[in-house]
Amino acid sequence: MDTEKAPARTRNRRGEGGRLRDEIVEAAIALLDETGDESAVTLRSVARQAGIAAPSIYRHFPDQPAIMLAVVQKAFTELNARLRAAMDAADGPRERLFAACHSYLRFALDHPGRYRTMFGGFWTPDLNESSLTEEDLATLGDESKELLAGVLQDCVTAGVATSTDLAADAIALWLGLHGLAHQRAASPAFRWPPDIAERVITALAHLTDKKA
Amino acid sequence: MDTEKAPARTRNRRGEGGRLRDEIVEAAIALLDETGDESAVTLRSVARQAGIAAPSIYRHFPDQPAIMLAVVQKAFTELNARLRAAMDAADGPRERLFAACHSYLRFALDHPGRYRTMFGGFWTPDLNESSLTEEDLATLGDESKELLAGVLQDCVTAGVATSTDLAADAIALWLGLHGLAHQRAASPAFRWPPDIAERVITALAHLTDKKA
DNA sequence: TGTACATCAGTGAACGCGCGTTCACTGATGTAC
DNA sequence: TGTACATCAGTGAACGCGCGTTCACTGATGTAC
Repeated sequence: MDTEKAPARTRNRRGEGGRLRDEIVEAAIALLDETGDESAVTLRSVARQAGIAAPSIYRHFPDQPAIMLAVVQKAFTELNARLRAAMDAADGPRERLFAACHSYLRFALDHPGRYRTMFGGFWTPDLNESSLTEEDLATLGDESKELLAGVLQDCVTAGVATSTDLAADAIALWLGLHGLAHQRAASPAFRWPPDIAERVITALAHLTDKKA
Repeated sequence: MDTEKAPARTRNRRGEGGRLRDEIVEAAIALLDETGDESAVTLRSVARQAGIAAPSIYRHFPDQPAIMLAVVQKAFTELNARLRAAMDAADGPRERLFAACHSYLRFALDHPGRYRTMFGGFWTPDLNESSLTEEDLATLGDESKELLAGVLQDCVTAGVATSTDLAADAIALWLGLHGLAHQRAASPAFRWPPDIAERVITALAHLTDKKA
């Protein structure tokens, strides 16, 4: 209906133009969360959402994919912070593992649009035509995986989980979480068993029965 | 470079116009497999691929999402056929389970673009603006899940797997397969452990050690 | 303290493009008589 | 057997739209002298 979502914008003072960069990223995130569809996050729709003229974006981003990269980078930073916070708040290796896993799943539930863009593989753009480099994309999820691998390692060390190959089992655990997170984001209407997360985590982490 | 991918088309004889419908679906599948990007499958690009004029599509599909629905339906039919064939060719419940799981993963490896469109959740369009109904979409993956649940059931019955809740464990197994299939389709460059599929399947199916 | 000027944040108009869709049409093929 | 005609498969041109991007610009703000 109304094309102007943020009508009255007062422009930033000199030297503070960089603020608009953050506003642009926030606008893109808002669009992604509202629509759940990354193809709705166009340069022009972001500009509308932010209440600025489309060309203003070029002061801060070389092209449209660069906005999405910033969105995804910020999302990963937030996911990692959540994982760390959840782990820090829990006592004992087994509890830390569950806290991290549930925190991961919670993030995907809270931000399905963002989650699918981060891991969906659809936004895998155009390295030849955009400003992005392969390295920008390749290392994005590494830290999250390392955090998960760490808590699993601690469980094995403490004897509450078993593993014949820790690196491989950590990836397997992450794949299970990803499958659940992604599919729940894609089909929220499906009747998921209430304990589905417990089942996936317990099986893939090879948790022993004894309580730690 | 050249815009005409299939230059010389002889038009179908009277009463055989329905053939073009299949050609349109095939063209859409070819585009999806080539580009790996469902947003590249536009009505016009499909028409180009099929070597016809864009309006010709309207003789066979009411709108553009209807083409994608046909593509996805056909892909699910093929996946189910593969699962059944793999199960029929295997002896014993444990072997049938592995055959079905590997067949599932094989399908995703062979057709990553199709797989992501089937399960990616990105193509979740516009029920208000397109010709699709909710029912068209809701039941799409049910048969595949039932096939997997069946082989798991057989394993439990035969005593080669354990389960406290078969329906939930079947979903958990499927989620693990999906996580691996989806993520391998999205990040083929990642160095996946060679036995990653075995680890995911064995853990989530709760297979017992004894060979059946 | 006053003023000329450089800098900076952001704009408005315009471009060419591919898209989905519509419309009236063409021309080959089979059918009725 | 011949011919008029209805049917059917497919087309060409055109539409309005949102897109990414470019360009020259405006006008407020801080700075040098």
